[in-house]
Amino acid sequence: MGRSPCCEKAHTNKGAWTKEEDDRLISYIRAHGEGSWRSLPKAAGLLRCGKSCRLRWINYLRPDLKRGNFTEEEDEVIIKLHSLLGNKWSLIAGRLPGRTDNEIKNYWNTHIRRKLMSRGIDPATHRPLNDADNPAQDQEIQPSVAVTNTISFASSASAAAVVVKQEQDTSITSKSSMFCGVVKINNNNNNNEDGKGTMLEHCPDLNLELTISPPRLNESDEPLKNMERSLCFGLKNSSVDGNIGNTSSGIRNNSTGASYDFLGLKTTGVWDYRRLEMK
DNA sequence: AAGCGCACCAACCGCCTCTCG
DNA sequence: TCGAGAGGCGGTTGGTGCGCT
Repeated sequence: MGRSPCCEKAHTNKGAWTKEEDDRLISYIRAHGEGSWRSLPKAAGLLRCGKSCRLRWINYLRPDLKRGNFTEEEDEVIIKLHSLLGNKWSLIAGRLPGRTDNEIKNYWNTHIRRKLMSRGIDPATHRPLNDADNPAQDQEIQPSVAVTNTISFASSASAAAVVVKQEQDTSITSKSSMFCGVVKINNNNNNNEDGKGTMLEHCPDLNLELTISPPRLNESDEPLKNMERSLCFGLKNSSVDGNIGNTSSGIRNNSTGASYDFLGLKTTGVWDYRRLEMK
């Protein structure tokens, strides 16, 4: 037995929304608020699927939507976040007030992919396009044991400073505008003789299990301590709190009153990224 | 002016996760 | 603990507009 349809398809309109349908939906939500999407069409007198109503509202009718072209700054934020989160469009949208996941997804596929390609960067991996020719290099920054990468974000006005730490006493630090560039690997167990670690022109591979969690300092991390004290896992935007807090990514709301930046973005409060895992 | 191809984006579809009884 | 219903997400599709020939 298959899944029951979300609505009675035989009596629902499909395709583009008319002005009258938009007006009905807007006035109903103004009067009754969002939610109960399945029962909304009937209550609002719309011959639409509840999902369709929700999508129309979220992606087009919501009053707080920002229409118009994406700015350079928004572009860079999307690229940064995509390099960290992958195709988690709703999470990315949560960092861009007034933008929807659908809009960002479309924008990514039509503009940013091409933009990255023109820069010689693979939009899927955020690595140089010719990197695929040399998979052996990937091995260098992949630990040979299964570990959980812990990623911390440092506040920065100019660029995201990202620290990737791994269990097994291996740490990787990366500081670049796109989480891509010079990566320094300090392996306490297997350092170079000069103790400077291995410098690679690479992006760390985040395709494995990804965890974002509070920084955990080792004694060997002394140079990082000052910076990490100011680290934040802050994500707060009053317009998206509920959205993010309800995602399935394990992000929990934090009621602290401090104000932090996330990836160099000004925010007005805090989201606790204690755990954010991608499998 | 007509035809064609391409880019853009709104909307749909199916699956997954969460919530609640 | 389990199952059903509802909400949410990401991938994909299809309509439309625009530029080029």
